Amino acid sequence: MPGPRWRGNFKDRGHRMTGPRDAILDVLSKKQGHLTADDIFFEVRKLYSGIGIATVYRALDLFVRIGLVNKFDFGGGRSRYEFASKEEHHHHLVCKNCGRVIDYDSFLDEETELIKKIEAELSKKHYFKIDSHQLDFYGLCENCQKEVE
Amino acid sequence: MPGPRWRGNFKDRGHRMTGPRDAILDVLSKKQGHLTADDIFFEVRKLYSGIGIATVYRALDLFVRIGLVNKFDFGGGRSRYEFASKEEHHHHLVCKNCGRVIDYDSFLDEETELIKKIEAELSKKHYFKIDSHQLDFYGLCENCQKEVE
DNA sequence: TCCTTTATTGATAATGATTCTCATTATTAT
DNA sequence: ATAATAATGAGAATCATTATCAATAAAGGA
Repeated sequence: MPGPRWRGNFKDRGHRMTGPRDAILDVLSKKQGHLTADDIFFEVRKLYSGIGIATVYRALDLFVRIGLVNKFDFGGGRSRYEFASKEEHHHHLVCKNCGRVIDYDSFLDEETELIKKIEAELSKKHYFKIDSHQLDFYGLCENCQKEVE
Repeated sequence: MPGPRWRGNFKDRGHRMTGPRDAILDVLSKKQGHLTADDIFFEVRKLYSGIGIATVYRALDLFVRIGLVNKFDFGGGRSRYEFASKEEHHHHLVCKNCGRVIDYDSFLDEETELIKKIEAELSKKHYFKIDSHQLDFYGLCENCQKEVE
């Protein structure tokens, strides 16, 4: 008896809403941050104890495909997932040492303008159909500045 | 007898310039693009046939640490390496289907201005020491637009 | 409600990229 | 040359992710 919340999105496309999927969406919609598949697996077990890790990966893959979830790769060898809420568009500040990720949404107006220009030029020049972009900053967070040297 | 080209950078820091490392730098400086460790391994074998893949990874890691090489993660589960030449600062246009990566350097002046502003704000707000950024666009390249649906 | 169809699941094996271990080799400073 | 030790190659080990497959459970219709 999965919750009714997400059902609509699925049935349209021939997908089934199931307990495991509902639990994963629950975790994603409640937990903040950029969760790894393992983070999600760990949390989801509390809601749906028998779930397998493969199911988590499969569900995440599906959610990303239909746009319910965004997938990121900040280095470090594992992907991170974020619920694609209607909230503000945002980007990331990533610590190269500990992997911490902070969201930011400063200067979005100016960014949008520039992005549009670049996007228009690149689309035309390289015949790309661009659907997203990332403006991320890398460096050392407060703690890691002390640790490293 | 490794070439003299890169020696300086190493000795200063207590590292040794060796045949394998020189060969890897040779490949990186000549081959264009965003090579995977395996791409590099494949090429380097032509110059230094006995080299092992572990050496490639170790050398790349070192080069990244001392700033000779840049490491990127565009998703797809493997890192990509690029010689950090003195050339123009640039960013990437990535095909989400086939993984192709195209460099671009349009609107860099305007970008630089915006980047500086955001960087200043973020550094102060989150006590980060920012040292780099990425403005990458994702979408479908010409070929993949036809293939996918 | 009970069937039928077929998408989904969990367990586990398999894969692919990267890292680690360790005995051997090669560089560097002396 | 030689000693001290960084670097190497081979292969094992690890980690994240994907594939396989028989068993299970949704969805729609009778």
